[in-house]
Amino acid sequence: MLRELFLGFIRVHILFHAGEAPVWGAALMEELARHGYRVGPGTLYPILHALERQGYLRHEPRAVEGRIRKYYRITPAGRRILARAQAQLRELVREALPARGRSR
Amino acid sequence: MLRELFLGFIRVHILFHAGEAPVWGAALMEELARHGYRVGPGTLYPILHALERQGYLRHEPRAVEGRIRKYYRITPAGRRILARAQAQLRELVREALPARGRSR
DNA sequence: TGAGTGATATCGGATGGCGATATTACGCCG
DNA sequence: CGGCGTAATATCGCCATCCGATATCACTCA
Repeated sequence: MLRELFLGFIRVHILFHAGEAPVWGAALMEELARHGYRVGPGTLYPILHALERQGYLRHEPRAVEGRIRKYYRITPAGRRILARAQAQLRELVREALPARGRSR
Repeated sequence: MLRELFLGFIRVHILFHAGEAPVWGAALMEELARHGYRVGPGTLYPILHALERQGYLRHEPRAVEGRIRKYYRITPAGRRILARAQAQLRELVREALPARGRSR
């Protein structure tokens, strides 16, 4: 139901988290689920691949407890895109969110 | 470049504006352009049709200065979806936006 | 009537979404 | 060592969406 509404939000989440600390796919899925986005692997992994192909993420495989994870972190280009998304977000909030919990 | 990031934002804009006052396609395109989203008619109109098909908008043709415009306004179901989007937006802001211009 | 104009509609190739299913790679245990 | 369990990631295939280009529509005015 209108998932296309949230796919952009999800990407912002991903870029942001990948900018804070390296993240891997499965952890992202849990994180997103905590935020109310139900995203399956068939959705998430292609998104990660696309973000990497576009140069916004880069991954590095790492062995953790005998498992191999691909840790993604943001690239400089990714930071630029994230900054633009955050600016748009700020504007969207200023315009389309009832002024609450905000000031100045 | 990563337009899929913004398509959700655009939909929030549309639903919000249609909740404030009746809007027609061409005016929305200008409005969105002012906010930095470059959206052509081949993108916007199918989105309006889809939102209407899903029951979030309803249109009413009206003659204005000899032209026919389709004024869209939000439906109750649209308001519910918008409220959910706004909630997600608030959460996204709280999480992924550097605390600035916000309090508590 | 026909040129002009604001507004909306459609077409079609490319791309993306996503549930279901498969694959990979390791530890563990007998 | 096999082969089972499991965490993590990958892929398949169908369907929906995207969107620039182009067409259509409806009305005014000369």
